[in-house]
Amino acid sequence: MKNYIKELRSSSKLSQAELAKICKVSRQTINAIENDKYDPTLQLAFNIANALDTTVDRLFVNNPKYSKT
Amino acid sequence: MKNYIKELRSSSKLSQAELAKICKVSRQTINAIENDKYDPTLQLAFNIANALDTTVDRLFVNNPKYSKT
DNA sequence: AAAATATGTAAAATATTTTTGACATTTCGG
DNA sequence: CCGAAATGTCAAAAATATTTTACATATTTT
Repeated sequence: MKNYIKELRSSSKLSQAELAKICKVSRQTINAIENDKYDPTLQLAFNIANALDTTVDRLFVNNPKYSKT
Repeated sequence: MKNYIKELRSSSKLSQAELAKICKVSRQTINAIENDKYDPTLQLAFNIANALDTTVDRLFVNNPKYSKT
């Protein structure tokens, strides 16, 4: 699932490490999610959205076509 | 995390089994999520929201226990 | 150019979600 | 009331996500 974490994080002038700290996860978790290695848990998705002053629906773009099979 | 799946599902006149089928998960998964046994994956959250014609942010209410500064 | 900061990546261990199968209870229409 | 549909629950296993540790490259700052 595509997301705009990198873009919004850059706008907020936060490093991956800083965002990770706010969200209470490892820097590598933020990095992996930004690079679409896997999706975050729903809770973490909300935490990241809050940290970046946006919503889950704006931050993550789900293509319903590619729903889980 | 609290959610309004049960309420919206009832409004839509869908059974847990029907919603599960639309979302391509087991009936027990829908039941467990409705009863707050665990949170769904982000992808499933989007699928359920789509099926109930709403958004993830409206369907799930996050307690901003961990929020920005 | 060197130092400091930031980002990318990966494997193994850990944690969480989902499935499967089963059975009990509740709800609802006929 | 009876039977069917719907819901609740449980345990074990499978599937998926996160953390940790470690190191590499890249970018920025001085």
